[in-house]
Amino acid sequence: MAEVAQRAGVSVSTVSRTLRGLSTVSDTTRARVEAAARELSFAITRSASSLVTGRTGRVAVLLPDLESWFLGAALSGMAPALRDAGLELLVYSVTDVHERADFFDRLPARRNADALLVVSFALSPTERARLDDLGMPLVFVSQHAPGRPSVYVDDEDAALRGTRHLLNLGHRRIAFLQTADGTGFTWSSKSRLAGHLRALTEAGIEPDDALVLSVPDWKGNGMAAAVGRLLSLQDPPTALFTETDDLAFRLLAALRDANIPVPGRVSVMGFDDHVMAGVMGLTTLAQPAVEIGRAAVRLTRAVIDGSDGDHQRHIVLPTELVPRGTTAPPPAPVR
Amino acid sequence: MAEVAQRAGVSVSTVSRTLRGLSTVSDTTRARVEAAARELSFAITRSASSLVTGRTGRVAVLLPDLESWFLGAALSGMAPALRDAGLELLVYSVTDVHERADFFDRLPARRNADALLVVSFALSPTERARLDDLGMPLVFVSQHAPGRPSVYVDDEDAALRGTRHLLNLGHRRIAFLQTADGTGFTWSSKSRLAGHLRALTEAGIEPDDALVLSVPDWKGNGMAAAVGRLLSLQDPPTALFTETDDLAFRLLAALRDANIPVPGRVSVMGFDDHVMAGVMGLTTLAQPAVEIGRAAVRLTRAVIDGSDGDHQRHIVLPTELVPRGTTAPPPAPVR
DNA sequence: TCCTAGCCTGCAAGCGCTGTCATGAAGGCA
DNA sequence: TGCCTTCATGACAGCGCTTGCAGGCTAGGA
Repeated sequence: MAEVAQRAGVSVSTVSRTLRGLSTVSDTTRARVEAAARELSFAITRSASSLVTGRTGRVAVLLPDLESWFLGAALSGMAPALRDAGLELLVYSVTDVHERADFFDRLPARRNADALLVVSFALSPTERARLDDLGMPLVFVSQHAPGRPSVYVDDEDAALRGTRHLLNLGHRRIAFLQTADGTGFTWSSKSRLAGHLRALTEAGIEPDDALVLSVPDWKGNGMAAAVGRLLSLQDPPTALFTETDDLAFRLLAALRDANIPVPGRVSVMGFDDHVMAGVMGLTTLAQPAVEIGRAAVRLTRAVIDGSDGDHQRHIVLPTELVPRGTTAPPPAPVR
Repeated sequence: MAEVAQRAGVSVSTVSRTLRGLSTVSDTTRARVEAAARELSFAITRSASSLVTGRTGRVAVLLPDLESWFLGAALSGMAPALRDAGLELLVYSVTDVHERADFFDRLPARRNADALLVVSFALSPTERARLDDLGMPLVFVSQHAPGRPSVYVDDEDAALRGTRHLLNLGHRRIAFLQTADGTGFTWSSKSRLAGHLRALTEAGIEPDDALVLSVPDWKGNGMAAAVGRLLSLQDPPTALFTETDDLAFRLLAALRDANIPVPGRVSVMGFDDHVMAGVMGLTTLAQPAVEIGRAAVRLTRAVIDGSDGDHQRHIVLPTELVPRGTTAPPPAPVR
């Protein structure tokens, strides 16, 4: 900055004021400083400015994973929005128990970011408490946190509409498949299941425990086993609703391998509208992942700027049923 | 830090020395300081330390995208490795032309990271030059940069082996499909095509220009058109080799929609081993995305620590042919 | 012409650390 | 016992910026 000042023939204070767009700089000076800065392709040392302002110009994102489609999409919604806000993106990916313990123990984000976006992260009460005394605004993304700014979709309502869709097609035996989530890492699928069950109840159908399945090892052979179990029931389901598209893809593969026609014999419905859902022709409930990211940044800016009155704001984004080829009326007439 | 010092009854200098693991601290003092730091869950203000050391403890990653499977996987290889190195991960996602111009114009990473990892980014000479006077170590990931530390796979060799596999199955008419890459955004597919053509030549087959296709709008209807064009050739291909798995997935969908059996009528081979390749049963060439990320971090650490003699190091990772269900001998006898 | 009010600009303190240098304590040796 | 060495610790300057304050300059009114 000293260099820029010298080149422009002004003091560093003036350079600083100019670069931050403060109005107390005359037009001619401003022009000269901007020219000098450009010629030297000066970029501010954020460390120095944050030391004095207490603002880092950086936002931290806590993620349970970096490989999932959803998180990638959410991030890609955040990135340009952050850039527009002049904020940088710091990523903390915490995938295993060890990293997790370490993160909450050391809280490395402390003082190194202006806000923490917690994305799809099922927190224990202790962890929640730790974050609270992080001394940093929190924004919860793709999860609802009572009394805290959060961005999410109404999973229960979406699942309700999904199941209704299946009911409207004439299905009466509808199974619900979820991941067996021992680690408690991802956000819970409880609301989706709740919505599903509510739709059944509304339609006067008694939920059957045998039709709610947690699938262990769903990335491996677990899905084949689950399919076998479901279809060998004395009154097998004619439709399968999965907690996520990822699960649905494996399900589709398992059904293909077992030579069970979709939607001829069973219908399949996913949840997410993963990029591949279109390719696979999967009927699903779309959640606007990119928009969730964008909205999260909007909320974050509000929280950082302390434009108060909205601490504790919530943004609920809409989901949409996307009918494609994996759902159809059941093969046998409704009983 | 002052707080910790007071609580431990020592000076800030001692706290600093302790926390950085310098040896000139007595065991008793060390224990006391560590206890105090833990109790206050003190986290260092990196801004302050970087101001004096010139090290930020942060590594920037420049990506053309955040939604692609490959980049997610590479990032998820980097994240734990960086954490182990005590480095934070700063993400610059530059997806459109405007952002791109802005990035290379302002070079926001300057002085805000200890190194820049350039991932899958086809740089213009000007951009390359800009990065060079960024005054920051560069590491090229998933792309080869002569004279610069880089991590990559041998695309040409991999494609060569892929095409050989098809040749061995008896195919003689093999098409190569690539994305129509107007923007020059992603790394070029030149080497993959080169490998493919080399394999053909090796086998004594004259490459046919009509069998090398750039597919515009491949995420939309472009693929259906391309399939139509190829299969209406007077001597249509019996195998299709795509530049990426993503392309192969769309191809598979287009073939399915056109009722063309795979591998009954045509074989399909991808490149990447995308997570979904297993689900789709796609034969492909696996590149170790996660390991690429890890290796990039290894190189980065070496470059930052200036453990010299290895500026200019290259890591070439192996690819592997993964035969699955989309490749088989051609339907008609070899002519 | 002098005074006052604005506008711009520069000066200097200090943000939270690190690293150099100085200091003090403890121990070894003659 | 006295002197020198070694080790552990503290004091302090300064990293590159921001910001409150002071001061200089210009213009307008009396």
